[in-house]
Amino acid sequence: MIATLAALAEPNRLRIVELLRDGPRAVGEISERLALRQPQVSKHLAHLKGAGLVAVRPVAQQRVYQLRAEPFAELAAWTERYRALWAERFDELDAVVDDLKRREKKKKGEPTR
Amino acid sequence: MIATLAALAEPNRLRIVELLRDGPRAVGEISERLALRQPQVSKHLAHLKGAGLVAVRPVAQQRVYQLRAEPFAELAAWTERYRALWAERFDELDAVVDDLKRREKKKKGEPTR
DNA sequence: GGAGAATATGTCTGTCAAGGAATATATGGG
DNA sequence: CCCATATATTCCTTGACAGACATATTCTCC
Repeated sequence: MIATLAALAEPNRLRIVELLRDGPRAVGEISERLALRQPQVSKHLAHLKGAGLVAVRPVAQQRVYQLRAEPFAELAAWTERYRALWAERFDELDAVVDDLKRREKKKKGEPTR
Repeated sequence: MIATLAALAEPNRLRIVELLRDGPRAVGEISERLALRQPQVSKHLAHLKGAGLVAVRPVAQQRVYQLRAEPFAELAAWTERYRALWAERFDELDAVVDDLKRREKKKKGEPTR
């Protein structure tokens, strides 16, 4: 999860992923289309591969990269858990009040930690 | 999008978000529950706020942080665009072949870029 | 208005990652 | 085998950021 997020959190890497969404691409073509220098593309692809976001397949002397489904499925599943957010949001004020009360009672000389 | 991903890509920040999923929390309580030092929590919350992931609400001298729905909705929407990935995946080989052929014809002295 | 609690901010340090340029490694063709 | 193409790897410099610690700010209450 963290690996997936970290891999996607870099602008050029996200552009690469968006491009690969339309289908597999060789390094040179990614470099062309996104106007990035080839070594950078290779490095970003290595990063994406390390995070499990892409798979490689050699074709002659080219390497064709392609998105892997799993991480995106996991990300979708993770995000789903937050769907409740854009629904009811107000019954939780009670919880806050409870928390404050509980913390009030616990008031002791706890170090700042 | 990038801001959202970058904010979530840090382990402790993700833990904070996961905690806030259960409802709003004051800084001190986050610090307690996650065993993080208070200044770090404040900084992470500042980061999350800068990315628009949380909103603050003062309650006495406490600051109660709470998740905002929009970024999560956007993330869910973005992820949805990749749902096609865990479906058909093989008709794209044709596209690759086409690409290779096209690149073959274009073969000229283009700088390495 | 002063004390204490809750939170924010500043400084320092170490680490990590990205971009640039050069170079190494494969791969196919004549 | 040597050359050209495609890609990967290395070295360097620079900037961002997380953690630790100390300190400032803000609020409440007496």
